[in-house]
Amino acid sequence: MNLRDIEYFVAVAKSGHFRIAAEECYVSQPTLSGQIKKLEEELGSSLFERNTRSVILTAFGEEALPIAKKILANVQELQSCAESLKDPYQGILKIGIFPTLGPWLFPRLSEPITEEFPHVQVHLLEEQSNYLIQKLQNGELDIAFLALPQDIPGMKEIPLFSESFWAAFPEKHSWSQKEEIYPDDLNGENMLLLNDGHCFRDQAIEICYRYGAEERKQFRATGIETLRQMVRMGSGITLIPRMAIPDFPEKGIRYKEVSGADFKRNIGLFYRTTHPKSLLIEDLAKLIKGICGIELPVKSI
Amino acid sequence: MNLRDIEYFVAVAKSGHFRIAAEECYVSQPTLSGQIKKLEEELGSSLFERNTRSVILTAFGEEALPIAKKILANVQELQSCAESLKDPYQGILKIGIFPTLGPWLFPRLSEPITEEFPHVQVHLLEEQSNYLIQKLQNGELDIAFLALPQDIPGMKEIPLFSESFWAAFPEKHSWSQKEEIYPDDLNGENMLLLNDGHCFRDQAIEICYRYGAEERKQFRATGIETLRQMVRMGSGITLIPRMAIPDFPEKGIRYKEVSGADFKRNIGLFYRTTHPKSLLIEDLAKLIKGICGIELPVKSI
DNA sequence: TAAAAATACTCCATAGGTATTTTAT
DNA sequence: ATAAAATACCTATGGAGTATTTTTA
Repeated sequence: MNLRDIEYFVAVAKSGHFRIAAEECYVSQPTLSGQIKKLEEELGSSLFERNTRSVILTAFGEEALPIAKKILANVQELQSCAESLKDPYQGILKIGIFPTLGPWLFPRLSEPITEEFPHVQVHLLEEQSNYLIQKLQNGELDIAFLALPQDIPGMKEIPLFSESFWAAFPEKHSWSQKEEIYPDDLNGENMLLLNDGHCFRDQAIEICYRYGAEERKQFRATGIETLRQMVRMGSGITLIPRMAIPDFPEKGIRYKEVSGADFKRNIGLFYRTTHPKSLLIEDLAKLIKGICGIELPVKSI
Repeated sequence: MNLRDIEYFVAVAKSGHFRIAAEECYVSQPTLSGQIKKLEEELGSSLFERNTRSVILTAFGEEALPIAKKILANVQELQSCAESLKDPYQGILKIGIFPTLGPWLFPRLSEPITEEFPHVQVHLLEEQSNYLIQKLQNGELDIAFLALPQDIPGMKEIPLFSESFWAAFPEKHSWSQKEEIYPDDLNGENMLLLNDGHCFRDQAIEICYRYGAEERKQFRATGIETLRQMVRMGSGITLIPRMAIPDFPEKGIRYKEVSGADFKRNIGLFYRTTHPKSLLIEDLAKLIKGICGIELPVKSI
């Protein structure tokens, strides 16, 4: 069966004339007659009673007509749906981000994004990176922020920006007295770290290993805020991503850049190479780079 | 767009594999790939994101899938509807009959019809012949009982039976004394007749004209029962179709066949030559002939 | 006789096939 | 290297055309 045949059927039913219906369908009368006949044979029942004077619907035709119209309406719906989704700068964009970045990055992005792409609705998901990758691969997410490097087959990677890690320590800690902190000062320190699964934990461990610091084993924090509270209560020192550091003095805790160190994470945007909205995503990446490209120039807070 | 393409789309969406979907659709993988591509181009949006590892629906594909399924379900409905209506000995049969025959003919037919054609539902319409013809022509009726002769283009005619007209007169009328009534006895009589529009009126008028009877102008009856009551009340004499005469004596009124007369009407069944259930209708006509073919042999009541 | 649908036939677009290439993991 | 989809190219079905016939009011 063919959709065009169904159009022919509806046209004949509407006009009650093969010739007129043929004109309306922009085909010749024999073509239309032939297709109607084929359709009737295919269905096994005739749709019309016809002679040279009149064309009237059979009982079956009468029942078939509303169904046929429904089919055509659904096809119409499909087409207009396609039409409205054609524009890549429009529709829902499902963005994933990991929990040690999301709460500080997103507040800075939401305004500019809605301004630049007013017809895009952002749906945000905050989960640990491995889940983000999964959902990116199976299509539950359109794009995800991930810490570099990543080697995910089928994904396009757009490096966005670097973010340094600062030392965070209690006000009472001896480091408060120091003019400068150097990487080697980490040697022998006990560092508070996050739970497993956080990419930030892995990055911090890498630094500990490099400079001879130990993980403080009694507790692992579930997130940056917990970490921060633990430091404030004097449980130890840690590293904090630059964005998570407030731009005003905080009671009980001090933050300081580590002089000469290259403590940082690189953040990139990932999307499936096959994604139909790559245009939008690339533009979005440019926007984000413009906002987060230059790091804040302060040395300590 | 093509219904088969939509089937392909749904199949790929279901299995998430072009090759497997192709197998399920009994076509080759390149054919299916080509048709999907064509469909996507036609709609202007891609339905799938695909690479060699995975096939996932785009946002548009996600929206299109339920619509596509709806279309296929409707096509299914159309086909099963055709299937169930294929049998001509099944379904609704709209039968028209005129009011001076229906009330006496139908009670005799309904039982045998439902017995012989248990899957046929009879919808009955009782109207004057000209309306019946109209509705027969425009398809509102499947068949109609009409008095012969009729020349209706496009209609098949099946003669069914003849029905005689008997004289009906008040008990007090002089005819009650007569052994026999002859056609010439009508000469000079005033006859009660039906309203315009009844075919039975035309037949009665024809007989009046032939034998010198006059129409009694003061009243015209709206139906056989009115006519009967008028006769009973002594308003005059009339003719009554044989079937409308009760098989028991009635107070105040007498019925008598007119000896040697050929007062009768011929009843036939009509249907459009193009009607798809001609098989059923012809069988139905045979059944009716079997029931009404032989006239009742009584001479007077 | 005239108007409408049906038939006969011809042509070409395209759905479908096979063989092969490309792509991405 | 392998598995999957895409491409290239050929074939054949069938949709569409024109000319003509049939039908029936």
